[in-house]
Amino acid sequence: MRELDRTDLNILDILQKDGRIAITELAAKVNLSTTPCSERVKRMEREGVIEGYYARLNPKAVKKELLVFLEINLSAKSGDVFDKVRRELLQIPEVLECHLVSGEFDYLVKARLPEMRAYRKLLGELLKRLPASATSRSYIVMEEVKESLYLSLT
Amino acid sequence: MRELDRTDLNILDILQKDGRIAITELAAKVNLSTTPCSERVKRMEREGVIEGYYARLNPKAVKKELLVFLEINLSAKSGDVFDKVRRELLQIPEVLECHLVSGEFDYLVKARLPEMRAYRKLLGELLKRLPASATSRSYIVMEEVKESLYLSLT
DNA sequence: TCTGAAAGGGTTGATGG
DNA sequence: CCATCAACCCTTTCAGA
Repeated sequence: MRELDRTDLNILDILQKDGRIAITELAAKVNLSTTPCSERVKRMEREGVIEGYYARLNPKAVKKELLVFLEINLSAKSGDVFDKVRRELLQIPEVLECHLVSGEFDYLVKARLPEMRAYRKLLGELLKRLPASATSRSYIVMEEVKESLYLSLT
Repeated sequence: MRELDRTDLNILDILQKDGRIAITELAAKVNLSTTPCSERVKRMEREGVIEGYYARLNPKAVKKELLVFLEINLSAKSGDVFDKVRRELLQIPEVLECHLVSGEFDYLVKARLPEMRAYRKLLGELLKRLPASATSRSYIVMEEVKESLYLSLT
């Protein structure tokens, strides 16, 4: 994986903010002609620096009013249990994020759901499928102050 | 804001997975010609159903190896304090998410940083700038099992 | 609200600096 | 590694159903 130069970082910064910008326009912004600009983008896609392009939707507009975080603590810390729980969590489409964390709990899960009813259902399903020793805590988001994937490249 | 029909949801589903797809290709996938397909996309952009398009980067490739979550508890729950803390948090570019939550703490913060040194620096800065009564807990992510913004539209 | 066609502009690949 | 140019493809607009 080659090092990223100033122009590459510049391109990445712009694409993070406008994933659908035309290559000609992007090229103009970074003072290149279209060919090398397009090649840089393609190379970074190939090398996995750019993982993909996504439209971001308004959750309210698609009836996902509720954002919740779940902390899941597994007392039995065998590898088997971790793998099983992970597989369960990954199967749930409402789960947007799932991280294995150090500290006081084990999995931190972020999920978007239509409303409280769906949340209680999810929680019920989870507790049924998790090992008996697992405990969980939930945090309901009252207000989303900020949510992005933008990485500053300075 | 008009209701979204089956075709709209279909379009949104595809754009969530491939934000740079050409309109002609998108139109073919949803059995439309390009004109109405383009108009539907434009309308949903205008109405805020589609909030934007973003390239997603590989955090490791841009030297953001560390993902941390911070719980920040404000004992003094006056509106002033909340606003001040929020403004502090929003000014930090490494903060990707910030949510006001119910439950045992107040702000849940997600941040991406180069490494431990940057994390300790961030924590030091934060504690200096937050009110004296604030407490915090950190969770370092050991493994990112899943991270997406994809909303299932079924 | 759709299709189809035409004009304008973007993308891609060959060629050369 | 870059610019230019030409061929091709996509996007946008407009007429007509």
